Amino acid sequence: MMRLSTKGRYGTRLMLDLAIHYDNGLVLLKDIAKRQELSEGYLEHLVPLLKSAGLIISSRGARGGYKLAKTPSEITIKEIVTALEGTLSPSECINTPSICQRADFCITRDVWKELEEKILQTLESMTLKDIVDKYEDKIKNSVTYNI
Amino acid sequence: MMRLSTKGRYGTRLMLDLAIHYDNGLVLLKDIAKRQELSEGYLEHLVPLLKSAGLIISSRGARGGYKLAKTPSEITIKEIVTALEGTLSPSECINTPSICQRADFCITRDVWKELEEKILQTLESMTLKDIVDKYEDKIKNSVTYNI
DNA sequence: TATATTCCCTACCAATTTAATAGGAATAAT
DNA sequence: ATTATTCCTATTAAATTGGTAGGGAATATA
Repeated sequence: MMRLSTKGRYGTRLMLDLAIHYDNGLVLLKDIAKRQELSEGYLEHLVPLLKSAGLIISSRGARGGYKLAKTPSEITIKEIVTALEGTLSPSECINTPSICQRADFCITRDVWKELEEKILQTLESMTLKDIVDKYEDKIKNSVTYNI
Repeated sequence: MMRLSTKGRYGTRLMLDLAIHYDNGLVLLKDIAKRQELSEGYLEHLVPLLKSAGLIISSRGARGGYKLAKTPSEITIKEIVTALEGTLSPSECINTPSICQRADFCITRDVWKELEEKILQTLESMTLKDIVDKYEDKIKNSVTYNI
């Protein structure tokens, strides 16, 4: 169904939570899970993907936790989602033409290729900072209206 | 994995095959399956989706077959893919906010919403005619080079 | 009218993917 | 030594995907 899996969606929320608390030092996964109402056990599976992509840094043991490896304005949603999902290709043949003999002359392959490029462009244009800023505006305006 | 299912991909090939043979009257599903190297039985499942979306017209019985309901320049890939996949939302909460209590203030929902819009824009800008024209150019140039 | 051809419909199924849970090992601070 | 935390591996239930199978319904043609 062309849906992002929970890896991509939950992992992005994890990263945005880290961005929101960027100035508070190390953040516990337990706290992220609580705030985002996600299973801590499941988030544990996403962490290695984000770490090996160089997006977060961890510290083990008591007083340990996670933090972003770069500032929120230096991390794009594209980096996050590709780290988590592996690829955003609508069709596997874009990255691995060898899986299909017809790849060279497939009439639809260029369509999916162009679509993938647009998806990557869109996500590359969004940084964690952009999203957090918009989110904080939204919250602020909502409070104002509700007085 | 954010991948289009075979419904979307095979169904688009079916439609492009009909576009290529637009001037030849009714086309047999058997022939489409043969040319595209797809299972006829599986394509049969896609046909009702394309029919009820008003994209193809069928005729039963001997000498029956399928044809496009409009000219190739009047049919966009967006129409085709949404007919087949139902929606192109990266997240279900875009179309059905009620599935998630957090939808109203979710920090990522706007991200997925913007992504969906870009995907739809991209696919809406491509008609069957565009793709067929590009394809025929590609074939022609390739033959030239191979002499 | 009989027959061949074609689309149409429903049920079923095997393989894969998804979204977790569980249990414990490694590491660091107190 | 104890506690807190990340890290790693195995298992699993449920859902989705990508089909196959078999027959029914409509239509053109002889």
